[in-house]
Amino acid sequence: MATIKDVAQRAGVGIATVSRLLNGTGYVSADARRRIEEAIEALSYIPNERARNLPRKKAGIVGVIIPDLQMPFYASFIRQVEIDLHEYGYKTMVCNTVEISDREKEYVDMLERSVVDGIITGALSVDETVYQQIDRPIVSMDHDLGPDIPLIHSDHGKGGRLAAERLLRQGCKNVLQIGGLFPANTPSNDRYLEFERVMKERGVQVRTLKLDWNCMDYSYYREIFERHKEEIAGADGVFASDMGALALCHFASGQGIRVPEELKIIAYDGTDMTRLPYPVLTAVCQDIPLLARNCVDTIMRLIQGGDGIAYRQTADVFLQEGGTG
Amino acid sequence: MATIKDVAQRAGVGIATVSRLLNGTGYVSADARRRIEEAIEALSYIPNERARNLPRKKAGIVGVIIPDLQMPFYASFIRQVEIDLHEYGYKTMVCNTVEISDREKEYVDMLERSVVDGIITGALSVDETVYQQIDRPIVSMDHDLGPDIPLIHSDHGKGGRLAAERLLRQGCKNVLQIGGLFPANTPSNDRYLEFERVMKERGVQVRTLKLDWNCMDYSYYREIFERHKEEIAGADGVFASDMGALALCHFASGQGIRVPEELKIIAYDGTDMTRLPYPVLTAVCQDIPLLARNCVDTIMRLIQGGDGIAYRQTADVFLQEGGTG
DNA sequence: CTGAAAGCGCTAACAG
DNA sequence: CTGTTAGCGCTTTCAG
Repeated sequence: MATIKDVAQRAGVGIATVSRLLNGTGYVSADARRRIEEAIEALSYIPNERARNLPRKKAGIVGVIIPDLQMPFYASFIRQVEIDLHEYGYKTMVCNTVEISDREKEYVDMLERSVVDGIITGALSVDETVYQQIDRPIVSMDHDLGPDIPLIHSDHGKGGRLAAERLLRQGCKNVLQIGGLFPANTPSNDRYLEFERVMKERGVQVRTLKLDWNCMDYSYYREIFERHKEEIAGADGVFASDMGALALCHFASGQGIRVPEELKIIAYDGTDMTRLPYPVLTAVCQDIPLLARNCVDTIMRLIQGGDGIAYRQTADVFLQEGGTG
Repeated sequence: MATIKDVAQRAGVGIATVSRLLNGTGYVSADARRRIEEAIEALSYIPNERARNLPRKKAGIVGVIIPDLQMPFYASFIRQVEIDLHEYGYKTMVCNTVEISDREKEYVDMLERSVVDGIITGALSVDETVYQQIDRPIVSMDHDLGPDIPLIHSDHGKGGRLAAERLLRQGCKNVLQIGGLFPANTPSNDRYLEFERVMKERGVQVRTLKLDWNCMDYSYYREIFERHKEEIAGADGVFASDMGALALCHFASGQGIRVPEELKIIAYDGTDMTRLPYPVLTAVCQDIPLLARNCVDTIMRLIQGGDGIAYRQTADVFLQEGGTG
């Protein structure tokens, strides 16, 4: 691999002159320019970014930590984050924690080891102090990591409200809520709380089936449903995550329960899978592109040492009209 | 940020001694060790990986290029790749080309710019010469990039055969194949070719609905089905990608066509979504963990300058017993 | 305009 | 065992 030194030598100039030409910083005579360009061409020289970034004290990379890439929500999220970071000229390093806290910790270390310039995290399998102890650019999605770390999340409260109001409007009297509250202090829990609040306010009974929040497994839902057959049979409305809702649709049809006539179902998240059935699932959708953009804009401002960064940014949610609720 | 120099100074030793202790290379007296450790602690020193990797001439990062993270197959693939690379102590940089060839080209450049040590690519929105011109570690999944670049892929031919044989065993006489042949020379096309070959061999008629290979959109399928209603009604067996198969199940039920009694459906890829319905889709599954491992093992051997690397590695596929075919 | 020189933070001989 | 020294490949003053 040719280095800047080789180029300078061949062009008969100093290495600084080559650097100036490469970076468009400072003047370079037409003559020198010509000779350098010839040398670059001849040696097919390509600058080494890593060497370049050492003096610049930057990595040009942002780490993104999420629970599991196999969850459609996070796959879509990272997809957008990667696209947005690219517009800023930054690369994306990914980490699925897959529930292994050691792995999450290791990736967080990458920030202190200067392999990434910042971290966007949507996972929290470690203690939050792991993040709090670091004085470098960090942005959190959906998990409150304290007052020093910008928090970006959907308006989950509104999401719960939208779902509740929809079911009420459809005349539901006995609703079931399926899903898992995060252990930690997480805005996503608001969706459950608000759902319940609105329902109670209107005197409608809400029962909650608590699950492991990260059960990616479809068959897991089937088991749960089987175990709570009566509760489901007794309900006329259900609010569940995308996968739970979809699984329930199938379960209901297996049980001869007609959707939405006898049972209304509203999904939460609104990822692609809600658009698999026809008609599509009625769903409260998170605005993933907006979440991603907020995360990226914020981490970039943090990296560029900007100020006046909003501590908390809430993204709107909306209802996807569908045929199940 | 404290540097190695600060630590050496505070410990009253040379910077090389600190380095030796840090890397466990060479001897360090118990006394020096104690003082250095104290200094590290006091300054809460953390070595800078980027600086470390400059002399080591490595980045510790592998780039993974795929068409779109939103496609479940690729999301699962990267998930595994990330996990496997991590075992080798390598980080994962992702790129969705999202069909923008400039982006793919830019990420390939990262290899020449030394920001990554190698690239695993499952995309090909650029001309293959882009890859061929580079003399650095590259591994390709599913696209033949010439004799110098290791190729890793599923035994798609067997996949086509498994599907064909299954449909034949079920007595299908008039089958439809839905999907898109890649424009380029791609092993995945074998699945169509073999499917057709086996069917023809047994005198069964095969019709093919050619689609854009990258239509991630579910509604796109609905359109296609609507447009080819009669062909579908006339068929008794269909072989399609996961999403196509799932969409067809719904379409069929909307048309009053019973699956599998009147129409057998076999999916290809076998990603999670095939396990959403109950019973699950009958599907030919690619072994994503194996594909990922082969890619990672191979790129690592390439990076470590190993030899005797198989040019072509084929991963077995298997049939997922389901209720649709 | 330009080159020498001093870093960026760390590794790795190589004489002590 | 240990410190000095010379890099890794590039950026960036700062006198010419």
